Amino acid sequence: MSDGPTITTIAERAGVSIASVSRVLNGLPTRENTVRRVLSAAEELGYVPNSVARSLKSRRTNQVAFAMADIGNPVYLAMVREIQPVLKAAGYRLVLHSTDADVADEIDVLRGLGERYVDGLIMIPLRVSEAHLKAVEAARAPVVIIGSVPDGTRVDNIRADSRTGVRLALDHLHSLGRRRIGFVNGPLDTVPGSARSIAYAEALTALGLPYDENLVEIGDFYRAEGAAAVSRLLARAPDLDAIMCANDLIALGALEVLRRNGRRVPEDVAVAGMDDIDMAAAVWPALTSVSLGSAERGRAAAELLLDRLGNGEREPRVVTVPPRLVVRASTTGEETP
Amino acid sequence: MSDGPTITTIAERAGVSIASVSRVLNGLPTRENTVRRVLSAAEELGYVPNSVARSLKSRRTNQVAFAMADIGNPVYLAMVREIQPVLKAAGYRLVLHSTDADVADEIDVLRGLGERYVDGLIMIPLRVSEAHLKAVEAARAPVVIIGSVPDGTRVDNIRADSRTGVRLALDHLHSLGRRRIGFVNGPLDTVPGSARSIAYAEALTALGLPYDENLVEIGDFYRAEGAAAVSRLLARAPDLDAIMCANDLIALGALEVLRRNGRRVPEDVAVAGMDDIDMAAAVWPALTSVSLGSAERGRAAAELLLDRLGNGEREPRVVTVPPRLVVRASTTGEETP
DNA sequence: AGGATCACCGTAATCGTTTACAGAAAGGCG
DNA sequence: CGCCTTTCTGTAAACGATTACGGTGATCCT
Repeated sequence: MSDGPTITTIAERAGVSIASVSRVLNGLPTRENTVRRVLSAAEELGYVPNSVARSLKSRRTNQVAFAMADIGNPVYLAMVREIQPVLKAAGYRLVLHSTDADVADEIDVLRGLGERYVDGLIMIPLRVSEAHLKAVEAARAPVVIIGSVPDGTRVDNIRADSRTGVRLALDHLHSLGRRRIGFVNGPLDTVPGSARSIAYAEALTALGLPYDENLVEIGDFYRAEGAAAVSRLLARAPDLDAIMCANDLIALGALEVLRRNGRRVPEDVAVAGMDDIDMAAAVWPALTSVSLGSAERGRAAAELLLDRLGNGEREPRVVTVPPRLVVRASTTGEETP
Repeated sequence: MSDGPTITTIAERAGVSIASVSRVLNGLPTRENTVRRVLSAAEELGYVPNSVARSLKSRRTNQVAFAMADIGNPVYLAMVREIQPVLKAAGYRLVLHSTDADVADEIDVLRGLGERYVDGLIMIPLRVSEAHLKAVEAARAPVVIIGSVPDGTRVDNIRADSRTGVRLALDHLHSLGRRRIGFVNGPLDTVPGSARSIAYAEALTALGLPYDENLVEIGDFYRAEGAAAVSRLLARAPDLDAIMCANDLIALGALEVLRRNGRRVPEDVAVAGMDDIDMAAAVWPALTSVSLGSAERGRAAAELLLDRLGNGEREPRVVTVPPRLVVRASTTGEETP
């Protein structure tokens, strides 16, 4: 595993200067003879250009970072799956950061942009603090934030519309005749938690249903915590006929708890989730879910970042991806092929 | 967004040489007074060291690449989730490569090590060709391969033991009284496909059961393809009383097909899978599955790579992670809490 | 006092590339 | 033949850090 050849090695073997080597390798106009000599020397030596040296000179790393709380979350995963090919096609590598939703960690990532190991960053903060906004605006490289930030923040922003999303789901449940619709949410100090909490109350009002706090339970955005919250909810409001879950992991927990309690889904209790993760279609009964366009948001984020990387000084843009209700057996009982 | 400060900027402001700045920032012994001046200049300027320049000189990037076919596959995902924190704790960033199981793409990644943008690589080739082995041995940076490579290949290697794994599952099914045990596999030219095919035949022999080719069907390692294969299998061998699936995605497809066909699981047909993905515990009936230790393999790979990064010239090592049968309702019918 | 020792610091080389600039070779023209 | 273009090539200076080496004072010893 000797040290690999450099343009100097090639220059010596080909009997030309390193400048000529560089020119040939970059396709700049050069005399035919020189081109041949350089190319064959490079070939024989198995030359591969050193990307670190190139980056130092060019000030571009061809790397982009993606920072989310936990790659295990299917929503973030769906985003990575979209982001990766878009970046790859544009010649960028993807550097992954898992922050565990830790604010200090997220700020670290933002400050780390100063190290210039990436050309840009796509980030999904679960909570958005003042510190975040400061760090984002001071960032030394382009940033795209997925998840709403306050209007006026000078950063490219991809938003889901969970307000409309919750509304779609509740309309659907209401149209099926459900009137006692419970709501299981994640922490209220998170971006999605607060948005969906407000949306639930609004949607009830729009439907002319009363807000009953016995119908609301808060856990966390995971299956186990969701299941526990659903258990508590069932105990407090045994007469409910539907459960709106703030995400699909919670909804999966709900299915399990309802089954153990002998409640049939959807005959006794209809269940709806949000995010439309892959698993939603794979369980039985298949889960009715509001797609917030995870894949589209990922792709949009990647494209927005690429656009800015090619065009540094444009105004920040906000892209909102519309939600879409995907109806399956957990509300209608009907098999979806 | 002006160009950030460099040690030169700091040196000017502090009225010292760049060498002194570097020494102070690296904690080398320096006069108290100089230290103060440099640190306060750095502080005022918001200095962040340029990792590219540092890498050029130090010949270390503090990055490690992970290459797999598709991050959407829960098995690879489980590995990433283990690998990431181990690397992070050691100060390495993770660069993700999705190769779509394309051989040319995988070879590209291996050759790309010559660009020196990472210090090492963890790779899971789905098929292992001669070209792979050549490229691995010629690689310009340490490589760890997850998935068996031929004995004697000079590379760190993490193996699952799917032979024993299949054996565990078939023993279990046999002990439950099942005698007509179908097998749904993925492509035979893949590493896991061929290993599991051989293992199935061996296990039958060991149990004294005949090998009936009507009980074997080949599809692919995904849910939809698995479901299709299970349909074909049911048509050809309607009398089967158990199905061994070469991975859990296929098994999930099997559950769906069996349900649509009105076969009860496990009363009519028991189902077992492999990999023990998260989802296996989340569906109903929960899936009995052979854990091949995805998480352990990921962690072992990361640790092996770190070890080699600290200690370049040791002999290649082979680590085999033992399988473990996780029994759930899809074979026993019993609720697992 | 003069030399040796020591702590600290600055100059310059280095990592591997790209690229501005100037020099050299070659061709065209008067 | 001399001069001007044109085309190609080599020298050297970046990029931003680390670090070997030698120089400068100060301190210590005889």
